[in-house]
Amino acid sequence: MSARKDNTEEKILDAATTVFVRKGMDGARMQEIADEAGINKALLHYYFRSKDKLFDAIFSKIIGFAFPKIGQILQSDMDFTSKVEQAIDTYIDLLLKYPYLPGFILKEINRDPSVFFKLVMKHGFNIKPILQIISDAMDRGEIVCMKPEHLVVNVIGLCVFPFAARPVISFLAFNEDKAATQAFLEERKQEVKQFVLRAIEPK
Amino acid sequence: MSARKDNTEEKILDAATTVFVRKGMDGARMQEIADEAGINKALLHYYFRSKDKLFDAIFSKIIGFAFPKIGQILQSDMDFTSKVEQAIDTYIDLLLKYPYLPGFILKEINRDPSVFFKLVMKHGFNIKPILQIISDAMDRGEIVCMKPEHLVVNVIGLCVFPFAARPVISFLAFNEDKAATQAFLEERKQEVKQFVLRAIEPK
DNA sequence: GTCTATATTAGGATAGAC
DNA sequence: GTCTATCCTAATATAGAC
Repeated sequence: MSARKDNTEEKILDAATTVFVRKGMDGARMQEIADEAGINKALLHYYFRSKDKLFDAIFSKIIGFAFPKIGQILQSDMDFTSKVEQAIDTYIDLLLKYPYLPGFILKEINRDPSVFFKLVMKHGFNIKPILQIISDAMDRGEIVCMKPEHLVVNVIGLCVFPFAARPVISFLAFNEDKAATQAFLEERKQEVKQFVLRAIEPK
Repeated sequence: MSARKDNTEEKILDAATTVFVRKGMDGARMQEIADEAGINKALLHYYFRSKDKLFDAIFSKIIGFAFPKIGQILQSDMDFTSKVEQAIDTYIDLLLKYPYLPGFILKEINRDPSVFFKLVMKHGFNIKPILQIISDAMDRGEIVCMKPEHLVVNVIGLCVFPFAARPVISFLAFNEDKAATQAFLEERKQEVKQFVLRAIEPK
């Protein structure tokens, strides 16, 4: 998510991101983060006073990074279906790069929603404009009518769910074959686009 | 999930289910389970030697309960689209009854996939027959052609995701209005059916 | 079978030397 | 800023009385 590991603070943030995303707040251990960063526990507390504060820093970074993506694309002036296609491409590319994000975000959101709420407000994320763009496309007859909220949930769910459920899919459908699972997830870009476009195509 | 609370073991199982589903393995506390069951910690260890063993019992029960549902419906002899409709109805009804299941299962699956793998094998759950039924429907031209795995993932994702992401949806779309969020989730039955049927309808 | 009391360990946090 | 050593609390687990 971030790059340079020159100074200690960056090393800690990178290490904490890795460990928190893998284990979640409850499962993560300060010792493990220190090991991952190549330093000792005391230094973690020197930079970030507590595990809570360190977690907040990481979670905030991730929410600010993952949530605005879709909204950005929908602001452009393409026709609506092209926007949808591009949003799906962009989002699944993001997930292919950070496949543990969905599991992590869903876990933390359910653990303590209030933490998430504060972050959304802090980052000023707003879903209203997105819903409006969808309503307008429906009014113009570009796509079938439905509650815009459902369309948003459908598209995001189709993108996100396979990544959150990856271990299940890998085991049940591909006998834990890593390459086959990866190929399946990459196919999702085409698959979700086709599925959604068929579903929203006006009669 | 289970009913009678006559004997202590049942009380413990019910309490542990409640707490584990709400907090997950990492977040759950034996004290909290004891409180919920109206007994003390020592008795937990008397019935189930360790937290791990108690968790295994709960998780096993839940996997055996939630996973076979969809497969059962697809075995009947309706036309394929009717089966899909009934599967969606049944599954979302289940989720409306146990809305915390998706978050819990996804969390635990990502925490330690091997635990989940063992349980799937123990319960003998198999996805092959489901994929075969879908392939057959495609061969008969009842629905569009696509990889059956993608269709399964799409349908399950559309059903499950809104429940796993409920706090997000509740906050972003409904200002945390409980009733509005609940109504939205109930609408999913109609919504998902329509969405999927449009997407798989042959041209 | 159920309790109280206690042991044990793990893990977050701090003190203090360098 | 970084380390070693240590503290302190929370949490799992056990001993032993009833």
